[in-house]
Amino acid sequence: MKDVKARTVFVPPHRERGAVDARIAEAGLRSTAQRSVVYGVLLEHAKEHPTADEIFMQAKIEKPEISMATVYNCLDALVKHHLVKQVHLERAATRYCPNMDEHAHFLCETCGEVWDFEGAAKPRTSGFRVPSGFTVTQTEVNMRGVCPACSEQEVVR
Amino acid sequence: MKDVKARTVFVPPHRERGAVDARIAEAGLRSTAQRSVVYGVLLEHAKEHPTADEIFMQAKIEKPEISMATVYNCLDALVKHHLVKQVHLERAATRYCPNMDEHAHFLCETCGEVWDFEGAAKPRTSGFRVPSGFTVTQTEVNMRGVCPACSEQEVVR
DNA sequence: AATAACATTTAGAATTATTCTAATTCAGAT
DNA sequence: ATCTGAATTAGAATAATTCTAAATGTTATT
Repeated sequence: MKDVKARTVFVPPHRERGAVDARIAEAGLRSTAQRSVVYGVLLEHAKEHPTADEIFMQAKIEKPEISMATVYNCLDALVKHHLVKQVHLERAATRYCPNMDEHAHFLCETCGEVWDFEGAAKPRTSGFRVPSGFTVTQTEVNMRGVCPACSEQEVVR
Repeated sequence: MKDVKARTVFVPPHRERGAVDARIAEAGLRSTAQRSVVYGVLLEHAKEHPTADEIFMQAKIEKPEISMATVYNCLDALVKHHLVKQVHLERAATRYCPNMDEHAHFLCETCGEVWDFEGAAKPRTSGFRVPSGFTVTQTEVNMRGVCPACSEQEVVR
């Protein structure tokens, strides 16, 4: 074996603690080890739009003492400070998404995978009549259908 | 007491069984007493966007033998047959909406009430880039913010 | 460096939402 | 009236989320 320093946990380069912590602090949140791990996991697994439970399992690898309640606490804090969005697509566990650029979510009804569709600026997001007196702070667009891979399989079958 | 025929359950005129049943049948669904009650309750309480549990409690008034499992079964059947939409707004129970016209949902973050915002046709709904190969069958637009009543209270305080 | 004041984390219990199961009942076709 | 598959039922099981009280960690103050 080469002379590589043994590391119990592999922390990918794009996720050095500093950067993640900085973002947390910038958002006006006290940065703790747990928040850092939770946010780090989420950034790394953004594509998967993981659930609290999935984040918990991943976080545990890096920080075995972490508890589920803390994962929920951290996620709630991150959401409140606009670092993370909750995504409610199904009658199932809430998913989390650290991509704060405006985008829609697409759920493949066949395989259950979730995708981000990049998109237009907020004002155009909807042609919906917002009655006067209402203040809209957040708009969420969710689509469902079939992804390319699943479409193919259906044709083949 | 006047000579009004006693009726254990008051069924509002706009909800005569026939009409509800007809709609269920039209959708290609076998119409049963339970489905009729569940759909009827939902039509009557459309504004509230009730949860399965709320529908259950209401349905029980008209049909005490109905069970929670049946409410879920009926709702799932109604959803599958495009008579009802599921609305996932929060990390909480799914809500149901029998308004199948295109519209957005608005959740007041202060009082928790849900509103329908009537809106534009589907193609304009989003300026989101749907990559080729994806088939979109349903688009859902959810907004959050503060409703007029709650805005006022905040100002007053 | 000790302390006070406060926020965060923890384990596990509690609660809530949803699904499953197996037995029974019902609707529609024959 | 009978058959057949679908729908309904009660209740148990599972899954998701929240709560609780104790322990720990952080920050500001001395």
